[in-house]
Amino acid sequence: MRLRDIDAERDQLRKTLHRRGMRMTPQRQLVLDALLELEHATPEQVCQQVQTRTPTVNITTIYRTLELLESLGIVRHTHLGHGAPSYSVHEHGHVHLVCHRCGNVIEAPREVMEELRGTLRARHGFALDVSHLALSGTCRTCTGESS
Amino acid sequence: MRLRDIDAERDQLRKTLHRRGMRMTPQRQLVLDALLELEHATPEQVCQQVQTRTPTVNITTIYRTLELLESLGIVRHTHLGHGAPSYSVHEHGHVHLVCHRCGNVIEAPREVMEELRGTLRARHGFALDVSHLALSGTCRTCTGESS
DNA sequence: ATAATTGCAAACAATTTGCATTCAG
DNA sequence: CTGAATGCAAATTGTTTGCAATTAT
Repeated sequence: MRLRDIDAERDQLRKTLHRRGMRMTPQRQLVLDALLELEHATPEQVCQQVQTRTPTVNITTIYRTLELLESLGIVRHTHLGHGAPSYSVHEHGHVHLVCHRCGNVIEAPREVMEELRGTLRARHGFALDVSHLALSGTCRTCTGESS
Repeated sequence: MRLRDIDAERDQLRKTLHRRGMRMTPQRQLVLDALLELEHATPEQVCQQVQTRTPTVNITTIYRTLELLESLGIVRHTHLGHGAPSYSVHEHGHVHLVCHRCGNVIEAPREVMEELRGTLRARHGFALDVSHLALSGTCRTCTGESS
């Protein structure tokens, strides 16, 4: 991510926070920066990244900040499967395909979901959020190897 | 679920277990029955259901039994979103659409996924498992109400 | 006997909560 | 000063593990 994008994110955050009488703290900036650097990461990973800069930041603050950023619409989280969810700053341009045999994550362009998205909207009035959940199945390698 | 289906399930389980030198215990039968009754449930819910019959059954056993049944291919689990996964005896005939605003779960016929399934197989060699994960988005009601 | 299975308690991981302290306007 | 934000410890939730006691063959 380019520097001016980072600045733009920070600016947006600062303004959004200010509008609500909240503060732009170093911790919040660190979490945002960590997410921009890591692209997507679990709270634990964000914490580690943040702590390379400022080791005193508590994981509680990471959780609180991620929740805050999410409620502000600045980050979102995705369940890639079992375990901790993965947070990221932007909508992913792709859909995650998780192989439940080997755990590998494939990324498919989000366009593969467009037809489904249309169907669900038309038939069920459901606005599919393509990036929130991963799709689960078996990858090419494992299909071949499978018993 | 009809009685003879329950019997069929029990029979299958008994045989599968026997083939591997394992035993058909009351606990295992109780877990299977609970799943058949509840259709799909979290380990916690299964435990409660089982304990209405036999209060001494420990939740550890529930976990172990669910894991066993899953490894035998008799049950499978689905992540409906945050929190505990949901177990069920059969492939669901439907796909779960979870509204992340109100938490409501809509069930769509699995056919809505067929085109996507084909695309993923053709383009990514990925065998989509339709029932393992829920799709996330916003339901009709919440879309209407949304700010 | 002996191998499988269970219950119980303790360990664990991920997350949340209560509260006293710190910090900025 | 006052409310917002943080750090820390403790509580919670969901799940797993070690082990001794029980049970079926």
